[in-house]
Amino acid sequence: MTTHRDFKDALYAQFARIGHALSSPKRIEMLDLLGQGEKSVEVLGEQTATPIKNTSAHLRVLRQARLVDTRRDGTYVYYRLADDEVSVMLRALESLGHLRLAEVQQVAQRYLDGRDTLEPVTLKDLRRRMRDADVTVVDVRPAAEFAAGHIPGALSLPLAELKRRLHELPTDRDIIAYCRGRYCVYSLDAVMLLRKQGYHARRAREGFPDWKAAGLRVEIGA
Amino acid sequence: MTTHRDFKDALYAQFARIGHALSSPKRIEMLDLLGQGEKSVEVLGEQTATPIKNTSAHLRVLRQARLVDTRRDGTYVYYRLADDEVSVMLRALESLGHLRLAEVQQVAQRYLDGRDTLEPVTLKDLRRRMRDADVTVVDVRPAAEFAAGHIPGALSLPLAELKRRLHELPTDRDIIAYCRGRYCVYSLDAVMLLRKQGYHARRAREGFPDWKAAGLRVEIGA
DNA sequence: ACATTAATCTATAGGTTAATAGAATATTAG
DNA sequence: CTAATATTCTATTAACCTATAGATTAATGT
Repeated sequence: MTTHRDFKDALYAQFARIGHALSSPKRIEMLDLLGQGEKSVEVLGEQTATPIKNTSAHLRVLRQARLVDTRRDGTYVYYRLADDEVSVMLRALESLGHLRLAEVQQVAQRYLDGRDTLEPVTLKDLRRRMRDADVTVVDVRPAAEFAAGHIPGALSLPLAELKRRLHELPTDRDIIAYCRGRYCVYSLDAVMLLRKQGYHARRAREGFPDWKAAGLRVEIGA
Repeated sequence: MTTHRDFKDALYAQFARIGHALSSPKRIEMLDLLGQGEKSVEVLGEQTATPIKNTSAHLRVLRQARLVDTRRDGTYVYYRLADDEVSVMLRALESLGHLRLAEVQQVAQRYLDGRDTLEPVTLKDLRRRMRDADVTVVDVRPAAEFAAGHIPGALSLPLAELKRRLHELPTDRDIIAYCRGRYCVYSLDAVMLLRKQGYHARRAREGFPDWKAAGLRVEIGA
């Protein structure tokens, strides 16, 4: 039955290609960012604090594992996730990490929590409150990410512009801010700022990719 | 904002530990096998055609990533998945591989298909037909794996014993055989044997871990 | 206590990968 | 056609990982 063994070896070697692509911190971070929408090599390098050359090398590995696709526009090359399933898989990976690795919880707690008494709202609660129309939902990610896809009905108010656009928000309604995901701090910063200004603000525990991966409706464009 | 960077680096480094554990073919295969129930190092080594020492080394990596736990009984050490989420995550990985890597489909087709005109049945169909009680479901995995968990109502008929226990099967009802999963060949061999003997047999496309990961009820014991 | 079996730990050679510098390519603007 | 920009390709070194051998530990039976 050596041919049977060969088959298994060949099969698992393929799956391991994906595992290998996920064995570098920077590559996982890049995939997470691409979950917010396509980005150029330059932008990915900036957002992950990685030199362009290294960024390109990491992206090559991701391309070889078929986790990302590219599109060229002028001198820029834009990368995107090859399939929504990649996002689903990433979510499974990170939720497993959160569940099993005490270190993840320590790291996250040391940095996120403490401030995390900001009463995080689950996606389920968020949906219910949106149906009841008793809440204003704010997307605090950069405008480009909002344009690439956002929760229907959300208001785009990037963290960088929040301070000078406060007047666009109601003072008599609850505000819920969301951003990139569970480990993204934009919404934390936003809620702290809003509360200081007297608004009733809370944050969504999950982010846009979680919403999308849950199969919920998504709105595209500015 | 260097502390913000540190946080992200620390966080993604943790997730990458899991990615690293999944970067070796043998380790993925071992996790797949553990999805069928706990196994000793020796058995894992045999079933993956790996020397004990290497098996032990791979298992150490899996333990460090907290994907498996151990239990000692006498001189044997039994490994098991640390959580059902590990199985969910594996399934996401393999389904992504099946979807994105043309090589996986080639490998699987060359080996599985051709015989795969055996009209595979989806889990959904399987459930419906079980509800309608118009089918006999056969678990063709080794008895130990059946004992560790199986589809409720299934009959344990390990491939190795199938030939001499044929009389336990009805000739007037459809028979559906299942095994370890999508890439497991036990059910293929079983169905081919059964058809040669004149039975109405088909195979389940997915296996027991898929059933369990779908949150369906599981029966334990012989 | 001693031998046996299962598994782990330690150390190492050989192969692989990551980071990074330098050269090359592709596209656009002038 | 040339220059400029974004990115990729090629090559190199250092770090790392895998497979594996030898010594060691843990539990059991005599």
